[in-house]
Amino acid sequence: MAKNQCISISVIKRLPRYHRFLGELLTKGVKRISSRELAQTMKLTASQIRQDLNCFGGFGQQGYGYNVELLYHEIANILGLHDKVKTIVIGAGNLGKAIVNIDFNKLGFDLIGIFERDPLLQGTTINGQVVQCSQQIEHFCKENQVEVAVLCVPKESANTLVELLISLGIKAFWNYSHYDIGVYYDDIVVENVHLSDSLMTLSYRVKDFKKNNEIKF
Amino acid sequence: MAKNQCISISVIKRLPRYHRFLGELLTKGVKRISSRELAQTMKLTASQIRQDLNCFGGFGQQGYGYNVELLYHEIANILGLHDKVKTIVIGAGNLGKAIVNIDFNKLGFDLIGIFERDPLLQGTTINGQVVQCSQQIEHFCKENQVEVAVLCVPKESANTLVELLISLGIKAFWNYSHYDIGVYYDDIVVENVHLSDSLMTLSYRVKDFKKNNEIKF
DNA sequence: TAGATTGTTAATCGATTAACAATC
DNA sequence: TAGATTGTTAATCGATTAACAATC
Repeated sequence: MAKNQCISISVIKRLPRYHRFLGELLTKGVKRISSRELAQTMKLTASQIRQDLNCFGGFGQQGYGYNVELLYHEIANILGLHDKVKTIVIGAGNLGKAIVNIDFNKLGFDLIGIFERDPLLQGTTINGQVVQCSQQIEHFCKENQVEVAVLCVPKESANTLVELLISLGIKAFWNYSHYDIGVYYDDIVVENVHLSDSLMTLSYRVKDFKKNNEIKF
Repeated sequence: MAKNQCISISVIKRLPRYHRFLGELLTKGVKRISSRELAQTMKLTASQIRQDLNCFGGFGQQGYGYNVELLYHEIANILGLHDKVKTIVIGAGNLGKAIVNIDFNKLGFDLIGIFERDPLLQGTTINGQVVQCSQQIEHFCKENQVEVAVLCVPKESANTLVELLISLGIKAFWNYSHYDIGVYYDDIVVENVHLSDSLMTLSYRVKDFKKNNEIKF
């Protein structure tokens, strides 16, 4: 019964969190769970869980609920965690280093190269990978059919770098830079992580929270 | 004409991006901009921009548009970037290091302490701050009226750490750990940054994109 | 004054929640 | 069979877009 027209970005963005909670339940040895119970655990509504899951198929069973292990694997499949795409990281500064330590393989990617402009960092090893010179990017991509680039570079470098990467056929970016790729290019996939945007949002929320609590007390 | 009932989280989350684009325009020397022009630049609709801004007040002028400098500062004020709240970072691993290098001060925070469990990292200096022993957290918070904690620790430590921090009166978290604070505590502010969730979302989108393009060609 | 563009109300669209019949 | 819980349709809610009168 897998339908296809209802998969909005809001639904997709909730899948990793389902995956995480189901993984925990699995570890705890929980065999089955109802949408009601899962909703309580995750602070969602049972309705939303059933709606979300039914975008992809009927994974549950009436009167019983959902099999935790089965659902966990189904979601991993939907997210494509078993299909690895070749990925490079550009920028080996503090952030780049932190990112290279993420377990890309578990998340559906095959990290095959790290590049950095600064000669001092070139040749060092991060998580088993040797940091290469940025000038090697073009050659490396032509040799290796790279599909995804992770951008951990300052905004000023991002501009020309993205132009190069796109010309080399890269169509997907995990973007930590403040360069707004999506504004300049169409028909590519960009997942932005703007840490300072997140921190500014927190700034608003903290101060709003303080204001409201002052009034209350 | 500042209203107050319409400020949804969707609107708040767009403010940092407005701030960023307006900052760029300001640097370029642009004095005024209409919602139509700004919408083109940011790939939004003019309607949305006007709606968003009018949640906070009438910053524009009919027939003219918006004064870039004024709007930039208004948004900074709304986000509370000038009102610094005392903040500590916990965890000085790769990610912690990267995060401590963010300019907290520019984003509305006053970073006053870094803590780490691993003795090897204690005493080292990151961005001018000496890394302290985690056992100092309690004493430090009692002395310094800390309001925000940034969690760059593994999931296993987060549990008891959050319990301690909440007992010390901390009510806001910038959470990089996979511990889901919001599920266990009410009346606190949590801004989550789950890098692996973001990467899984990218996994879905990349593979979905590839699938759609295969069909097309 | 005429032209431009805002602020704001109304219309549309999408996402979440509620309800319930289907079914295990 | 009776009870539980899903899958799915319908109702509600919220967010985005369109339209336009107000006004600089």
